[in-house]
Amino acid sequence: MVLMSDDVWLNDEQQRAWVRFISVVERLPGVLDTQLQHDADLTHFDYLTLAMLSEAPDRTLRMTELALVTNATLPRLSHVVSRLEKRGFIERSPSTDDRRATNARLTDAGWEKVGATAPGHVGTVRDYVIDPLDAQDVEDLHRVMGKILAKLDPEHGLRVQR
Amino acid sequence: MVLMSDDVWLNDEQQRAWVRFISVVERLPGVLDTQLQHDADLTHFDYLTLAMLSEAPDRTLRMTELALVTNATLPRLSHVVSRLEKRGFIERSPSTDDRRATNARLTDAGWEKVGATAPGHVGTVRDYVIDPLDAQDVEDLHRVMGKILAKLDPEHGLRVQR
DNA sequence: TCCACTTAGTTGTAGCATCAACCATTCGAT
DNA sequence: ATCGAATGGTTGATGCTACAACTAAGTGGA
Repeated sequence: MVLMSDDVWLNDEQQRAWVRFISVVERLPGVLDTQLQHDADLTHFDYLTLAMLSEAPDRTLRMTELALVTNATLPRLSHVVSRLEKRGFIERSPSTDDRRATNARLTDAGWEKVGATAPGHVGTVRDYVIDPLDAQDVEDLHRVMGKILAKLDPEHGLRVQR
Repeated sequence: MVLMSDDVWLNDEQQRAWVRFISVVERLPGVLDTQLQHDADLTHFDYLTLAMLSEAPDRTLRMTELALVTNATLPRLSHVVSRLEKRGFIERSPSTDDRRATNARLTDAGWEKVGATAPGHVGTVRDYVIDPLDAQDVEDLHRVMGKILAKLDPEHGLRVQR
C-alpha cells in the first residue's frame, strides 16, 4: 500500500506466510488459555511459570531467571507470582547471595498442580499443534522459529541453545 | 511428567520445536504492539482492523466478517471499533439487507492512518520475521502454519483458501 | 400465525498486561 | 571510601480482553 517498492512491502509468498503466521499467533494463546482456565483455573502463563519452576534445581529460580525462561517482563512475573503465592503454589524468599534478589520456589501443592494439569495441557498442544504435523514439519518449525527467536531475543537465544 | 507414555508426552524433537514456537508466540505480539503503540498510538489489533477494512470493497465490512478476518471475537471487535469510531477512523451504520447487522466503514482519516502507519509496521514485520528467513523458510512457514491454522479454525481455513 | 431457536451485535464487569515510578542493593570508577 | 549508575524487584494506575448477559431481528417448523 502507498509504497510498493520491494524493499518495503512483502512479496506474495511472504505476504501469504505472514498472514497465516500472525493468525496462528493471535489464536493459539486463546486456545491454550481457555483449556487451562477451564480445567485448572490457570492462565497459560501461570502454567508456564509453575512448569518452569518444576524443572529447576530445588524447584527454585530467581525472579530474573524465571522471567527469562517464561518470556516475561519482571513486572508481569511479579504480579503473577504474587497471585500464585496467595494460592499456595509458590513461595518467595529473599536470596542470601544477593540481597536484592528474590527466589521463587514451587511448593508441594504447586508441584501437585503441575502434575495434575500437565496431561490436559499437553493434550491440547498435541491436538492443535503437534499432531497435525509430520516429522518434517516439526523439524522445519524448529528451524524457522529458531531464526525468528534469535531476532526477538538475541541474548537468550545464545544462552539456551538446545 | 507423571505420565511418560509416548501418546501423552512429546518426544525430544517435538518438545524443542514447541518450546521455541511458544516463545515466539508469546513475544511477537509485544514487539508489534510496542512499535505501533509508539509510532501510531494503535494496538496491533487496531491496525489489523483498519488494514482489513482498507482492503475491502468500498472499505466496508459487516462486523461478523471483520471479526473473521481479524481473528477476533465479536465482543472484542465491538469494543475496538467503538474506540476507533471515537477517534474518527471508522464509521458504523446499520445494514439495509439485514437489520440486525452493522457495517463498519473506514473513513478518509482511517485510510490516511493506515497509509501512514503501514510502512513502519511492515518494517517491523520484516526485521523480526521475514528478513531472517530465506525463501525455503518462508515456504515452510506457510505450509506448517496452514496445517495448524486448519486445526485452530477449520471453517475459516476452508473459506479463505489462498 | 405463533413460538422456539439462531444469528448479529452491544454492553458491563472482572481480570490480566503494560508502563512508569519507585526503593534497595550492588558495582565501578575515581 | 564514596558517589553515580546499573541491577533486582515491587507496586499502582491505565487500558485491553474475555466472559456473561442482554436486546433485537431473522428463521423454521407445527
